[in-house]
Amino acid sequence: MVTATQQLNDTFAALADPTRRAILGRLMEGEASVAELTEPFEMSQPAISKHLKYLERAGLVSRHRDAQRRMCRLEAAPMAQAVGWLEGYREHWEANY
Amino acid sequence: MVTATQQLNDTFAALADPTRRAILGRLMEGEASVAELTEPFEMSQPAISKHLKYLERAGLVSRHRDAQRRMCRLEAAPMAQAVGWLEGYREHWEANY
DNA sequence: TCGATTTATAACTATTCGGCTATCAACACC
DNA sequence: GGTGTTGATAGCCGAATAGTTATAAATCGA
Repeated sequence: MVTATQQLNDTFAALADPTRRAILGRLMEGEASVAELTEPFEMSQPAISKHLKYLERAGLVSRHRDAQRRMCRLEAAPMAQAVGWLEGYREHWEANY
Repeated sequence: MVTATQQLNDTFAALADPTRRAILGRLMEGEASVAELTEPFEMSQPAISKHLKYLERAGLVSRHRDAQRRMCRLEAAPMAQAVGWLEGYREHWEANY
């Protein structure tokens, strides 16, 4: 079982890296293979695979096979939980002058 | 200068730790000294000081002196930016079932 | 001024992160 | 079945995290 606390830990940690946020941005346009996700970055393919592992651990990305390729899909649900947590603070950032 | 990217990195990283989220929760009730923030945790005072440093780096906490004490105050503004970024994905998590 | 309180800092350790290169596994296509 | 493509895994490295204890600095109160 994965607690809500652990889920928030993993989600926020996944979002803390700019490469991972860029990957999520790319996945907004639709599914992509690992090779397609690697292309825009000056970074090795294994490095991107590692980033995908963190995104998958947080539940932000799911994967399925397509022949040799592993297609990656955006799963935004954990973001809803993160926003839910943050919303508890809304009155504090709106209270400001 | 601090870029928006760097700000998001620091904010999400700060929020990724449950101790730091608990500290922010305590600060919703109002200002608190470092000693008061340390009390609920089974953790040394220097450990809490370090957590406060990350929160301060993200701009989520500010501090001012009160005699020997350093009072900590919640600064929720960076959360608004984080929510702003997350909102770009709202349609994706609402589309799903 | 002395002692107590509060907090930060230094130094150390173990673990995780973010990158690399090298290599292995799975699949498609002759 | 051999070859090429795609992606994962292993092992390495340096930097950052998350904790510790010990100590220094700042302030208050007597």
